[in-house]
Amino acid sequence: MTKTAATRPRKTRPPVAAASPWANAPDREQQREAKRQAVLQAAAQLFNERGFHATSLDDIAARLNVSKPTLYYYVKNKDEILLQCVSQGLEMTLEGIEASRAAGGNAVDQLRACMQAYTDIVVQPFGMCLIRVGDEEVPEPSRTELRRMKSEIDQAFRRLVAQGVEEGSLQPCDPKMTAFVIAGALSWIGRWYQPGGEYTPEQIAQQCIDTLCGGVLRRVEALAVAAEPKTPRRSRRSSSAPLAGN
Amino acid sequence: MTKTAATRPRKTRPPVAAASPWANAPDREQQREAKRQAVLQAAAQLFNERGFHATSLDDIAARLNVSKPTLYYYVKNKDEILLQCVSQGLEMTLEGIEASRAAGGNAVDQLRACMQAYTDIVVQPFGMCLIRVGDEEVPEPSRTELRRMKSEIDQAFRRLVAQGVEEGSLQPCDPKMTAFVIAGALSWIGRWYQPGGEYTPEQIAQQCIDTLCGGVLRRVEALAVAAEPKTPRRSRRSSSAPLAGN
DNA sequence: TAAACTGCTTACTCATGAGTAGATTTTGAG
DNA sequence: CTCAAAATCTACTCATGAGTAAGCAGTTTA
Repeated sequence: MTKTAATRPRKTRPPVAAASPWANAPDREQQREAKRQAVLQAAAQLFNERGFHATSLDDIAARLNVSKPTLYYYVKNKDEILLQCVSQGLEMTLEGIEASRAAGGNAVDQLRACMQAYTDIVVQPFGMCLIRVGDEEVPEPSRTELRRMKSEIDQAFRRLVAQGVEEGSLQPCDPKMTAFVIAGALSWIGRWYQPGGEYTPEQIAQQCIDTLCGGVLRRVEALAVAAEPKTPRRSRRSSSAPLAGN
Repeated sequence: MTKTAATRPRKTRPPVAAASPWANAPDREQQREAKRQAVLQAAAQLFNERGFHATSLDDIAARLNVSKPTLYYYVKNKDEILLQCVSQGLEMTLEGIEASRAAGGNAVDQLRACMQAYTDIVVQPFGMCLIRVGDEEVPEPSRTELRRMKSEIDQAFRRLVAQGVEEGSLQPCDPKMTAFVIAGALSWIGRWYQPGGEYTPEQIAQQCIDTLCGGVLRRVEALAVAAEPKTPRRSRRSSSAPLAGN
């Protein structure tokens, strides 16, 4: 107390020069990141439940059993939270698409894989956020960046569709519109899906993808007649009692 | 001034008993209603542009060149505005469906008509509002009612799909999921459609409906071979130059 | 053990935006 | 021309919610 410690220059962080041998913060950083993720996760869920503007930081803090200022210890502000949530959804999607592409196969295979990946994502918090939150909500510095990423996904879908058409495995079409139809139908899942109710994500993906691929109109079976050689009318599932209640 | 007019009882609206011969307010009421509609219309547009919570009543008032309190002369509060916008979108849809049904034809014809009607609606302000605004935003008294109406539309689609399957004109499927796919793809239009850009609503409807009906996968032509007897690959529209720029 | 930092809290500030009170202008009827 | 109702305005109130200030407890490190 008496010695005012004015001997050393004393800056805010003088010791351990960058990248010191004795790992200064071993998993400290890791813990911090985990908490940060928890904040984003909780936020995403609340945004999905109530919408971005209808969710207050106090709501988010309450769900995590901390106080509002604590959030500011992990994120810059509310807008950044939203941006991060959407970005993560976007990144997951991009990765999914990349993986689908990497898995190889013809354009249809890749497209199917993409649809599957996309479906998986829109039923998760960040993915749901991605499709529920309109770009308008994001203020301008980030909005453009977001739009860019979204467009990238869109382009990927279009390219795949175009390839499929080229390849002859897809119906001739305007790839842009077809990509919109696909993205729309799948994105919409994120609007009605409720975890733990009626359908599992797998069932949803399966059926939606099949419907999109095959179309709703009945055709005189000309393709895929390998299975079920005789199906006069109403197939395996009775149409009056689907997979679940309601 | 001098005569204080205290002879008659004088209530807030004493003269012209209900439905008087000399039409008291001939188009007065009509004008009022027109203004009220203008308020809702402007609000819907702003909600679509910025989202409900991000739109202030001052914004709406400004767009109409009036002051905020004026709005309260026509509507009860902000929530009522939203409710009315969405309700009108809902009502238009219900009417469209009713008309499609009334037009007759088999289930597929009716379903197509419904899809067409729905597409028309989601590119208009109230319809866009309907699909952009989540139910969560609407506070509880009205939310349930809204959900009821939405469910009604959903049921109509499902019923039509089920009929089509019954009829044999639609692919065997779970009508619920198929209805979701259709509604999703078409609703999504309201998220990306920009009036006066790239595609006209007619083109959009046409292509989306065709894609949904026929599916994206190519099939060895077994149906609808009437037109274009010979189309070895890439059809009429070059896939690399769709209908519009971008 | 003391300095310094991490993580978190309570207790604010301050802007925005919904909704209201009450005056004021406009319009139509007599 | 007068008066009342219709329509609109100016000038508030008041709640909510984003973001901040300042400080306190636990922990690390020298």
